[in-house]
Amino acid sequence: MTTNTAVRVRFAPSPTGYLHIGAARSALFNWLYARQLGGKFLLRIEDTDLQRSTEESTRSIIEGMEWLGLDYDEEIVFQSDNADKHRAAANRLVDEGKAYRDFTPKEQREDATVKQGIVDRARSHAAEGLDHRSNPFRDLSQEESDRRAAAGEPFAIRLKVAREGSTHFSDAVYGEQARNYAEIEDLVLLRSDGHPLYNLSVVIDDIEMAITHVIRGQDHLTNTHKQVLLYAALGAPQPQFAHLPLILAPNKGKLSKRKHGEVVSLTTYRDRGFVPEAFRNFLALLGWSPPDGKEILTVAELMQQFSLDHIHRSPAVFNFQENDPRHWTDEKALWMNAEYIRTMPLADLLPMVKAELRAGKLWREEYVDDERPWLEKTVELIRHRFFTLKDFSQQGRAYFSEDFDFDEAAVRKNILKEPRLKELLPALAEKLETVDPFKVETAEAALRAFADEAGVKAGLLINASRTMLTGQAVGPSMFEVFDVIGQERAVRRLKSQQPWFEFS
RNA sequence: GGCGCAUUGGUGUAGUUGGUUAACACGCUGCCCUCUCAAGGCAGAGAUCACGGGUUCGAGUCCCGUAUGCGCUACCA
Repeated sequence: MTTNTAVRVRFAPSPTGYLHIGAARSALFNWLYARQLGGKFLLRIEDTDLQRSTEESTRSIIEGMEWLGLDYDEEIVFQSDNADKHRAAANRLVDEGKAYRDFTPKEQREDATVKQGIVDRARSHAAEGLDHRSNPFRDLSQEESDRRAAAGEPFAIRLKVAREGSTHFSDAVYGEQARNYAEIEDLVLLRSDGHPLYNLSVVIDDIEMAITHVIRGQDHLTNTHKQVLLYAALGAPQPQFAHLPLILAPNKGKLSKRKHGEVVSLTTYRDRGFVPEAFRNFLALLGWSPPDGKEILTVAELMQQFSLDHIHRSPAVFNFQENDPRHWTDEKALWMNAEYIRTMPLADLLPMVKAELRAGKLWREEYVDDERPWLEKTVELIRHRFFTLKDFSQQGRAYFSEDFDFDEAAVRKNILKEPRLKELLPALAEKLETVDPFKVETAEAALRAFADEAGVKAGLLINASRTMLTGQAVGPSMFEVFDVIGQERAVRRLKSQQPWFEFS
């Protein structure tokens, strides 16, 4: 592994909502890159849009990063704190003749119609023979400009992009990029109300924070040319850029909260029982793939194997089916979560199970010491069939509480279909009551002997017992279940008449 | 409207100097295992590599065009 302490990357979300999984993926890639090279991973909150930015959102972003295990270095930078610097830089560029004051009155734009407005304006400009350099204030004399500004006339500041030439940069993912100046407008740096705009703020902050590698979403790829111009105007060296393929919805459209709801929010995965390591692993595979094809990777492996040149250029589709509870999110994500739940070290899983049981009011303090061995054995037994942490308090509820529901289909299939079970099960209970010691082997021997005496198949009693004891039709090997449920509870549940009560 | 990026089985991807039957994972089907369901093992279905041209002895891989999707084109970020 090469070590490069000079590497400084950043994650720069705008706090206008929860942490989007696309943003989380950007954060992860930046973090992996920094950690791999021994560099710094910085967090900058881009809160310059005061209307939409909220503290709550900032908190949820930080929480989300913590959940994923993405720790950042140094102090968080709040972009709004740097507004004065941004303004000063814009004014300096005016003084140096690299930017100019635009006294054109501000146009009102509605968010909903901007896209159409852009098209309309482009068309009419083309018809009138106007181009990006047609602004009448572009070549206003310095004296005239100063005079009008001093007179209090409002103005925006625009970068003065040369008529001839082109910008160039090399993107670590998308390769060599070039763009003619003719295609780049004289971008606004400072609004007429003095508010600095995105491209200016980003560049100045990245310079200030000594960012060496800008790793962000592909939606910024074309904007990068404007930023390249700003680096040059400000006399600063360009960082290395790396743009990440976008994450799309199943219909290949943009993944958005308005259209897709909570599936795009990172907190949803935490709240619905994802193991953070599993989700992080899944996220790492969205737009990147390991060189050797091995997909289940620990953080250490992720850090070691991650590299910018295995990032894809085509967008990743995040697959989920709305309105389908079993496929509410990407199947591979669900599979990976299950894989982690059944294979991760038990010691790492237990705290998560504890949190889940606590939330479901199923946690007992005895699990901390006296009953810890029982808890470990039980979790070990049931985790193999679970997809999310939620399953411990839902499907697995009967292991931790007397108050659990019977699955109707299970009752019908395993209990009601055989009338004799109404007598057989209590009789089995009495037989099991006498078993001592009550263990996997002894419970099995007793049940099989009982089946022989009664002249029924052991399977009938086994499946019926499963439903009586756990409320379900599926689960671990039944004698293991007897063992962890314990003699007393098993006997009591076998004697219960509740299934007949409820469903017949 | 302009500019840019992308396009390999249902999904995520491998295929990075063009060269045998296009590889892996998820999902799907069947079998084995078995007290159920998983897991695991085995087997299998599923891709004319978006489409049309071209270069070449030979192209998923190079070139051109078309289509589709996405992005940018704001005194949004």
